[in-house]
Amino acid sequence: MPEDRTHKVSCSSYVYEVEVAFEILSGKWIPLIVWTLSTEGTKRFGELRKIMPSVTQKMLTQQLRTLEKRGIVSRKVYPEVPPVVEYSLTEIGQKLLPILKEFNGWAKDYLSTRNAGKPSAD
Amino acid sequence: MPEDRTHKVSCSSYVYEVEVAFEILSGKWIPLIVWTLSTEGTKRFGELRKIMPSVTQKMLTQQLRTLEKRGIVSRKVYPEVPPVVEYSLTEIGQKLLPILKEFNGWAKDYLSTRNAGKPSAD
DNA sequence: CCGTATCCGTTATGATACTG
DNA sequence: CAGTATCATAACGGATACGG
Repeated sequence: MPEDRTHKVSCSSYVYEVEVAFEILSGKWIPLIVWTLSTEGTKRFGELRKIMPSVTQKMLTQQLRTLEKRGIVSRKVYPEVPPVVEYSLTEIGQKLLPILKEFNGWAKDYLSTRNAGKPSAD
Repeated sequence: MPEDRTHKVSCSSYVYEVEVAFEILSGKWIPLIVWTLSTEGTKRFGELRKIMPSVTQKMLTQQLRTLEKRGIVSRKVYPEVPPVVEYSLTEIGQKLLPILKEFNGWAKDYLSTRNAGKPSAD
């Protein structure tokens, strides 16, 4: 197994808790995955693949497993053939949504401010 | 120059703006630096070093320059001998504080929840 | 359908020494 | 005081092929 960092978050050294928050949400596709599960609700693996075609299968699996270890995502396996696996946010994971929405709003503000002085392509 | 990614953020491809927000705050020490400048206000380079002794000089310089390029931090140089350089948040950078506070609160909640079922060391 | 294993290039970070 | 340069390594991410 590639054994990603797994960041024993609850044991990591940190000065302010905000660092823990960003550590938990670190990973190239993690914000996108959390946002998707927040706004769309429970999804199967294949559905997530369709929604996020730019994420390779390997990365989607890996980032979901990381989120599971960090306690943000819950994984439910139905022992059928062919297999069915559903992903959803845990309770603490769901509490991220309002904050992510504000962050989203901030980024819109940021982008419009940045492009304000740039008429054409930068 | 090591020429960090510099992520032409305003041109990066993204599906949701929230991804841009996380991209802007990406970097091992960036959340800590932004939080510090948010809560403590304008600081000189040497002061930041004292406040964050775990950050090497190279990394502090690099992450501050990255934040400057991304438009979050403002750098003011006083042409004196010895040199004086002050760092502060830009207007858009200051707007991050309330959101970072919420992340901080969420992380406290997260950490207490995680440690709830773990009496001793993890 | 939902993964894992392997290979391998790129990026991020750190140690250390030196400078206007 | 506030950086730069250089070197070395580790973490991350992507392509591809295979498996229960």
